[in-house]
Amino acid sequence: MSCAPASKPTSRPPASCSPPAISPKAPAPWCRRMSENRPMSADYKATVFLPRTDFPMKAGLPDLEPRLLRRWADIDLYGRMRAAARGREKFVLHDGPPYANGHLHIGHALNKILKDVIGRTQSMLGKDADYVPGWDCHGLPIEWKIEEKYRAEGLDKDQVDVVAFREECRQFAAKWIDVQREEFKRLGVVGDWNHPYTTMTFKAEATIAAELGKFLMDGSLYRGAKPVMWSVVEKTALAEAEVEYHDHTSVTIWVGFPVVKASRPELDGAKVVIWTTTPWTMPGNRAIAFGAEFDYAVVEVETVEDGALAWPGQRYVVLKDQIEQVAKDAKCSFLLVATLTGADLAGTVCHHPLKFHPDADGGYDFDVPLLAGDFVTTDTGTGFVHIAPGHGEDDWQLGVANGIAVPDTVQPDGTYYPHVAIFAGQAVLAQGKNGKYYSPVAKPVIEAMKACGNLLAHGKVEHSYPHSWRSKAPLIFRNTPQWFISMEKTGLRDKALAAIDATRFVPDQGRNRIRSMVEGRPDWCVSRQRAWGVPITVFVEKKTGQPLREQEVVDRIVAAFMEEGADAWYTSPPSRFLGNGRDPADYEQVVDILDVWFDSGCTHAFVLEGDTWPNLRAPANLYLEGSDQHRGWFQSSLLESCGTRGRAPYDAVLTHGFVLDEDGRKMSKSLGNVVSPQDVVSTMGGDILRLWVTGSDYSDDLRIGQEILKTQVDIYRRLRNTLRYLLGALDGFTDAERLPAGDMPELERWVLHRLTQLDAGLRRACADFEFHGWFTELHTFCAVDLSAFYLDIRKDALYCDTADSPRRRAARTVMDILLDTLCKWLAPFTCFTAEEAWLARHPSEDGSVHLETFPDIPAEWRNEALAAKWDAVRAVRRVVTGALELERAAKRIGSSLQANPLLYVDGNLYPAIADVDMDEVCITSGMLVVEGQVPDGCFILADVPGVGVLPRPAEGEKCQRCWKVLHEVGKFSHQGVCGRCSDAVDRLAGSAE
RNA sequence: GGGGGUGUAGCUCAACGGUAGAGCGGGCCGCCUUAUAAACGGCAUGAGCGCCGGAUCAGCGCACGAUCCCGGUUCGAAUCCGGGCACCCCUACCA
Repeated sequence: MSCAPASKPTSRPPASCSPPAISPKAPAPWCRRMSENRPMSADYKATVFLPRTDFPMKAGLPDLEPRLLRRWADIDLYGRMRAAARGREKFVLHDGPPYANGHLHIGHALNKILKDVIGRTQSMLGKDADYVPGWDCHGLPIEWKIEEKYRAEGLDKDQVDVVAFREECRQFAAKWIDVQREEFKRLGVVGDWNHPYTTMTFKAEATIAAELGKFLMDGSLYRGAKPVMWSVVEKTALAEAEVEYHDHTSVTIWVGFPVVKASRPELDGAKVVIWTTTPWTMPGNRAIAFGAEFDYAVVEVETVEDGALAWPGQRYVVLKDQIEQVAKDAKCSFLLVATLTGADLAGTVCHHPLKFHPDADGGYDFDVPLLAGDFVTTDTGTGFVHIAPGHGEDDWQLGVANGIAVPDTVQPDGTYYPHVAIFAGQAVLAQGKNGKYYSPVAKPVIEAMKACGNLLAHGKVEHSYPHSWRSKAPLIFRNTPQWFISMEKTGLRDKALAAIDATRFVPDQGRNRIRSMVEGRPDWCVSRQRAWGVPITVFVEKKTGQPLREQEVVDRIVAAFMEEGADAWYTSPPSRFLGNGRDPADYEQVVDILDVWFDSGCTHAFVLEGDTWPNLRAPANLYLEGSDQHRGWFQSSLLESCGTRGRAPYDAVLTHGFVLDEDGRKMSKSLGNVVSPQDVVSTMGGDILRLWVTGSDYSDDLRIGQEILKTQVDIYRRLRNTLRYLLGALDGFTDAERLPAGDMPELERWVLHRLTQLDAGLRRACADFEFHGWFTELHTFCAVDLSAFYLDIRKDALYCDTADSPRRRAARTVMDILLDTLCKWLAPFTCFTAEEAWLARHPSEDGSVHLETFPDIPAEWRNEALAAKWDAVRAVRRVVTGALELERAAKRIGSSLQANPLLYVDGNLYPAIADVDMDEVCITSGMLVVEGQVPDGCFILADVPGVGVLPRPAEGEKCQRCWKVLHEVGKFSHQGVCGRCSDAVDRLAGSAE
């Protein structure tokens, strides 16, 4: 067994006999805190290098951030960032445009902060990553706002000039762009805010028209007829995104369709029973669908109850499993006559149940065939679905597949066309006195069916039903002429699928998601019967009904739009576009506008291409939006670009989840769980919100609430105080003090090694666009490695060593590297605080950390062997601190400097600590390290075998300067201090002269 | 209804077929004002069920435990498979 004192001998002899040089700034007497047994001791506080900085502990972000934003504007930081990036490799993150309507919500904040973080990390990796924000301006929500205003003034929109109306919409969008711009900037998002793109600039409108022209010219744009979700209140077709589902009470009817041609003898004289919740669609009925796999039954009415509409002896065909339910609904009992499968029904033909109505006048004199439909289900109804091809997607497809013409029955205002027998002019939907919508024609239909003897029953049902997201009125499916882009004519679907395969998706599940949507989607309906948008710039030749496909015409339209905006479509005579050779009377000018998804799908064309923003280029490296945009912008952009350019407009697509409350529920006003970014920013600060984004796994849904934000504030405080301490420690640091890494103690080299690990992690995180794991690591580094370990240990050298001590110089060199590195690493994330700290270190008129790039961490700092050794040192340290804790609990010691323990380390771990100052590492006044077995009675930790600590109090006097308790104290020229401190005081006095 | 996703300590996240971990928070202690306190350090907690207590701590018992629940594959499952439940996104709107 060998004994080795771990403390370095203090060999410096007493220096001089001169009295201690005490700084004139010696504290006032009330600060005196000397122990009573050393009444004559001096106060050495002024000779200690305490941290000094103006960087405040309390951030005051709500005040600080606007100040920094003003500074950045004053020094044109954005312009200088662009200048600094000139010539570098480009990284283009193309902004998905938010809708310019209303204040930002937390989802906007997440999206834009994430974009900003990625843009900034790419910049700091040394790329040219310009960010041009954009806005989506056209569309129904704004149009509706203006209409609302008109209604409030008692005006009808139709009385207002369309160009004037569009101008109001434009002003409205412009107003909200200004509001949102300021809100985004407040979040610290950096970009070309003075030159954002919008979908309503003349150039954008012209480009959109030009892009549409490409689909026109290649034949994929066509006019078709299709039932679409239609609002009779707004008199327009609605996009999928504009539809909401709410409960709605509908009248239901059971109707028997008399069989006129039976595929099987059992069906002769029977009626096929359908059930529907939309009686108003009965005039549009043209077929009946059944499930080929299901079992059906022919039943005969045996008895009837009061109020039943059937009569004994009548035969009906229904789904076998629903016999009892239908009997109950029809208030009668059935006898089973025959059973047959769905397939047996093929070929059966019925006539319309209203064919023999006295007022029918031949209007319902047509065959109603039974057709197999795979959408038929057995859980509700009768197993038969009435098919009105003009009133449903399934209906339409089945009709088209079987060559059935799609009838037009309902006019745009929701009334039947004059040609509709019995019901002409009646409304299918109206608002009752109680404000609820109902179908006024339900009753007449019931009466008509009754009159024909074909009504079996009627009732009411409450069910989820589509409603207009704005007017909240129920919607109908209505057959309308619409413009479509074919998914097949030019192979658009295949091109899009190939492009999906060629795109990187982060996370990868996004690929399947968009793929399955593109695989199954119908042709793209791009028309809207509205006013605020880019018109469908097409002329239809009256003679042929075909759109005019003429490039010169397209070019003239585009040129006009470029000069005057899309209003030119409304203000110019058609001859201006048609040219001299054509008679405008021969053409119909289309007045529909484009779906706003087509607008935003074209942003790549007018933002990334061309020279308006020379820092951008197509295709974009990245599109980044919420996961709902698989259906929206990711797809509209993909289809537009594949149709016109044969490839996706992006190389990679990143999606993030949705923001939920702390319990994982959707935010809603009614639940009162809405967190607004404006509130967070004004009470806690933008950096807190940015920290929340950075620390969250945004590939999935993420949560926010008071507790989560409080956690972010705590994390922020740790980062801030680490920066603050480093700033204080570096007070007066100059390059002359710097020491090369090779000359540093192991502890410093270990810190540098940790930086190489974190650096590698950061670069990985940037490449993967995934920061939360790395950020946790960085925070742990600050809290555990720096604050609790490295900085704590180095306080002694920092405060008490002489200014030229290599140990102190090494520490300050590393702290400078740490501060520099932390500021730069934090810059993309907590952009305000990083700047604040940077400026505290490098005061300057126009400097900024955001003009920097990530530091180059020298590869030679990496030292795995050293790291392994220091892992062992820290394990031993834990045993010591654990032992001291018991002493503290027993009131034998307070601070660890009051201890001078005996440390036993066996042969396994001893080599790791043999040449380490364990008293320095453990912050004790001394330590005796013994290599060998741990004797009984020592403090041990189960997970650090072979290490034992025998705590002992430090003996001697407490050095008044460094607080170590040492025997040598008092034996030097200065009173009450150790040799090192006495020397340091001398040096200080010398340099002060 | 269909498609996709998620579910691990109070919070944020690890581990992703082989000992369930970190940081933060909360708790206790120290810091003799040397990160001057909205600071700093240390320690111990924290992922079943039940019993006994007015309650808390401690204690005891069951289990032989712990990754939303149930089941399966496996020597071994948080991890793979199946079935539920909950929540989120997309979609449909069911006649």
